Amino acid sequence: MALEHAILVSLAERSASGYDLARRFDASIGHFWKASHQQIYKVLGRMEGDGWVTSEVVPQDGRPDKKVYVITDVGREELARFTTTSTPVEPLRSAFAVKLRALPFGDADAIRQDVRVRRSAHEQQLAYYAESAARFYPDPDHLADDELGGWLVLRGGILAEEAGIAWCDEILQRLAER
Amino acid sequence: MALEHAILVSLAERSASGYDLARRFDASIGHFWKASHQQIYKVLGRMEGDGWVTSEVVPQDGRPDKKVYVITDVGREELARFTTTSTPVEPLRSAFAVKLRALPFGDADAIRQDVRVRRSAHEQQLAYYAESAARFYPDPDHLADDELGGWLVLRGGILAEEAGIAWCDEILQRLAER
DNA sequence: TCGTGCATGTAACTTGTTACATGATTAT
DNA sequence: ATAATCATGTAACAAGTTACATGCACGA
Repeated sequence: MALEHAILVSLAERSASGYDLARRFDASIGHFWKASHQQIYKVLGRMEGDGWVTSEVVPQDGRPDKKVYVITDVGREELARFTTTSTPVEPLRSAFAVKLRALPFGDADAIRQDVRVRRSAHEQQLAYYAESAARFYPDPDHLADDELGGWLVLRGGILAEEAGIAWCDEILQRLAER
Repeated sequence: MALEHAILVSLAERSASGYDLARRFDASIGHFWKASHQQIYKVLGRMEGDGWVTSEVVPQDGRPDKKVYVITDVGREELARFTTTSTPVEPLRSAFAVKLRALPFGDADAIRQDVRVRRSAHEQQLAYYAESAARFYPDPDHLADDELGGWLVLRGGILAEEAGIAWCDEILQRLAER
């Protein structure tokens, strides 16, 4: 139920085609909400039916036409309403934790290797977030109103990656003792 | 694709009925993998078809019959194989982050309130994990082989909750400045 | 008698993934 | 030639949620 709202946020920031949105969902927004272009087109159709967005076909030269979606007043109201609903803490669903519990029934070396891979993935993501923070928010103590949300989301990502790395380190230490 | 494996882990630890599993998925395993009883029954059926588990109807008195599921050798092999596959870091999908990005288009007071609720949920969960750790692993420096996985998963939960609390605190501080 | 626990399921629906399809332009 | 980018979709499937259904036992 929240892909709609992620799209509304994105369109409220700037109107876009389904294709544009798909690229945004590969980058900025995609850090906390993934969506494939297929899913985006599907949901956009429903949102247009609900009157949350309108679309206009824009011809281009040397490129296929694009359908640019614009948020409507109804869409803005829906987005405002969404901010007043409570968002339950999303339950974590971790295949990695399942694997840890499977330790006595499986291959400890393979798991150790997987933890290392996982740790470096966290490191990479952290580096990416740090770079984004430095580039887009060079002065985090003086943020404009429309920058605060993005900054806070980035901070959340950074804290999560740091926690992930700390977890991997604990696991590796414990597994090394055996 | 991993509910199967979560069930295999649980059955490898101890045979159980669908109902028993559903309760485990409300507690211990449920901390990192939620599943409804409907979903569990559905998947158990498939797993039996695949030969990963077998079942036996056990009559009880004063209670309905139960169908006890036991992991097979094929199931144990599958579980071991699972530990050798790589588990990609699960992308985070956070409606809460969407809401933060919606800050300029919504109700800051309502969001502030939601953060407070979220923070206390993290606190509660952390307290619960801490209590579980103290009760089930009173001596974490000397863990048996079959305890290590459970301990590490608990540690992951604790680190995640602590990071969640730290995030909420940062958000509240930033929102208070406005 | 009314709710809770025990125990197992089916059916309908929503959400998301994977595979497939089309077709022009531009760069290697 | 061939791959990548732009641009929009359909179809089939997998996974998960919500609602519904049944029925006994036990305690308040």
